[in-house]
Amino acid sequence: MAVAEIIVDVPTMQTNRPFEYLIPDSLAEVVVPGMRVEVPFGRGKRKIQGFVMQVKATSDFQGKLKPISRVIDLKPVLSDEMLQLSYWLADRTYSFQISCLQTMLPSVMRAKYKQYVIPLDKEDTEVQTLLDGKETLEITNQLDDATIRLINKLRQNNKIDIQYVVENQALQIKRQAVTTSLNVIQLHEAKSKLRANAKSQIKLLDFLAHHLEELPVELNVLQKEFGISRSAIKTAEKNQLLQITEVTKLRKPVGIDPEKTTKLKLTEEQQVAVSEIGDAIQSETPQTFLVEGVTGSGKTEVYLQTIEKALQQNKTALMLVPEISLTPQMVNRVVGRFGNQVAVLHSGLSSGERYDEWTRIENHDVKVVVGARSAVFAPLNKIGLIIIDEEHEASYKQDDNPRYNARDVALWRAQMNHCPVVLGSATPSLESRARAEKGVYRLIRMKKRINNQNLPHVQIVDMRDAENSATKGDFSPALKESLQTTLQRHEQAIVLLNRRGYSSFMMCRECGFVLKCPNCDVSLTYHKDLGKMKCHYCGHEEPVPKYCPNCKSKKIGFYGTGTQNIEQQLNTLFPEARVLRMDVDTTRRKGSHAKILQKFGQHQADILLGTQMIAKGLDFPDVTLVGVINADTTLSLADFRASERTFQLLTQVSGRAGRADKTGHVVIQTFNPDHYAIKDAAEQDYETFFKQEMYIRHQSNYTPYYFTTLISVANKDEGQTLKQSYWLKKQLETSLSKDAILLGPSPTMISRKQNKYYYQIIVKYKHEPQLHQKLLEILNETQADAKKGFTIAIDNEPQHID
DNA sequence: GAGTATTCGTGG
DNA sequence: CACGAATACTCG
Repeated sequence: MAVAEIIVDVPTMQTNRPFEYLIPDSLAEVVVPGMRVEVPFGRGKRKIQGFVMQVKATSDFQGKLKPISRVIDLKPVLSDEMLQLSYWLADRTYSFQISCLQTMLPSVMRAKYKQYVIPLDKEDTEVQTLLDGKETLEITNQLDDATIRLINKLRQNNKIDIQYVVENQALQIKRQAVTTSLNVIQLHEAKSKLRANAKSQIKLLDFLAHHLEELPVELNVLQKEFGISRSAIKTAEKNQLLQITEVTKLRKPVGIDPEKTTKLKLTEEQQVAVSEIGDAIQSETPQTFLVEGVTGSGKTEVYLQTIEKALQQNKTALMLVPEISLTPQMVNRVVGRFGNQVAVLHSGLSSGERYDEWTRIENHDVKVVVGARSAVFAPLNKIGLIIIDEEHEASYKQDDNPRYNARDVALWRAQMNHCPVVLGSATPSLESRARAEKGVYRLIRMKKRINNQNLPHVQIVDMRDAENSATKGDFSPALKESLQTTLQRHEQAIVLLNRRGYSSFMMCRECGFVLKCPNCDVSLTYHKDLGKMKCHYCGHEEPVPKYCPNCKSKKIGFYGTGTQNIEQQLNTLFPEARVLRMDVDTTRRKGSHAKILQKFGQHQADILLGTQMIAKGLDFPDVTLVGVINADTTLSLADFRASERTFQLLTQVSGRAGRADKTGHVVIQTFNPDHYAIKDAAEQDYETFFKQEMYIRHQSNYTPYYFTTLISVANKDEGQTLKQSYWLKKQLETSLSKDAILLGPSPTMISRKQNKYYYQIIVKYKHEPQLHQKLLEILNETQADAKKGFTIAIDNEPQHID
């Protein structure tokens, strides 16, 4: 009998390797790599899910092999490419292979495990009380201790048995759908009986009458696409105008097709980009292009036309965008061009919808996939082109296991598919731009804005000035005045509050001095629990100063303002202006993000106030003013990417002003008006910024000159955490060369999370062939302590250090 | 992660 | 020493 190598669904270090199973004759030829199967695991009768990695004729295993119980899929759900990718991914991110395999698939394809009590001795009184007249009892973790003990006892006495069930959630996707037993005439009749003000009921009946052929229609489609509320449906159900049923069969959802868009005429720069990338698609060269195009240079049109080239070659295309810019604006442009050949994967989808889209891709029903980070695992075949828009975005990196960077995965897949990758950004990450400098990536620059639009006029307001620091509140006279004129002209304004790094740092309102670590050149953060200022890179700490060490002023204090506060100030300053606030609080509900933007786009408000999320990929023609309340907060973050992030944010948000025929105006309030990140952003001068920042990174031994690995240790007991951290450091020291730089252990910014203490060690290195192996060893050794509440996390090339 | 084998700790 | 509880071990 043939043998299968299987990765089992048990995420531990000890089981992080293939286990061999016999393929029973009944499943010969059926079991192939990439398939999910159910296998017995352990001494008991436990059954779990596993992935077939390989099939071979014989086994070297000395013991007795168990047979595969059954197959879960009829055809593989992971291609050879994906299986190979999982090895690379697990290795690179130091995560379990099973976790990697699972992240490549929609979440509903994860197995769900259930246990049931099966009575053996139905006469036993204890068994009878346990089951309470029922055939079986599901064992959940909600059962109380006494019941669990009883179950264990009865099992030992052979009075009951436990049945293990592996459920495949994917096949069980049931959705509520609406159908009606009425015909068109009856519907009209019902409609005429309604009161005239029962608007939603009328709308609902109209919908039913017009879509009788397509019924049943899923409830969520009705809600999302047609804005019919759940309560309206419930009311109609009560009045027997419609019925709610469950559907398993997936119907192509009745959607609103966006307007068809056609190819735009390209500028000379765009033309060059399209043809160069097109050549690479044609010649199947896995070349990476870095398209550095200023805001408004028309990158999107370049993406669309290169995708078209890939499709012409009978290939597929994958396009990644940051989650936040998966706005209807962007999606409609792609869907408008390529219609139903496009699958869109975004966080707004329910797990079932996500699975549907995945199935469409898997079945080759679509040729283009647009989506956020995880879409990089889309099961596309014959990829001809991969695009990563806003490639500098930190959100391409997943911040829990597996900590992968979609950009790296994309490059890997490109190699495998012999296709080019296009990294697009107005403000490329330092790493990417440096690689372009070295010739690893091909640099394509697009310097001109379409229609030769003017760059916005940028005004930097020095908040240290007497005039500005004397005013109460956060608005300088200059910003107030600009807002006033904008409102008078009935134009719109965006006010950005840079609230990243809300945790307090100290700054002098007199001279702009920020309290920094003497060793690390990052700002010190206030640790409430210690009542001290601390550097979370090296652990240096000092007392909270009473005077500014620079100018002896008493005006030194903690810095950080909230959006609500700013909103109040705006309301007081401009009582007649309509203000829309967009932050984590107002966008918690699904879809509210898009709603706010839509409202603003329809000019139902005058001022859009928000945090970073308003800076991305939006195009509002009536916006002529962008005000940045506090440009410094990201700058003072204790993170080596602080300047880069500040520059990116300011450049992006400035690009939002005056995109149409009107010239924009940007006001940036700052305590560091001379900082290069702010000055260069004002000039929209990426290249100058790049040179300066590279110099700084070189001086301080950071990316892209050094690789970085972040190791964090967590434990409920702080002393133990420290002990473990120092042990870890010692371990690392033994296997690192003199050139490597070890920092820490130091507490993380929030040193205690959920009653666990976090410490971290940073390794900066250029070439450490032993490091990888050593880290794997450390993981292996420490895994045993995981049950005691110890956790070690390794982050390869972290996006932020906190 | 979970079942089972093993050791540990406590009361007799 | 007996027993239940905590801990260690292993899974094909």
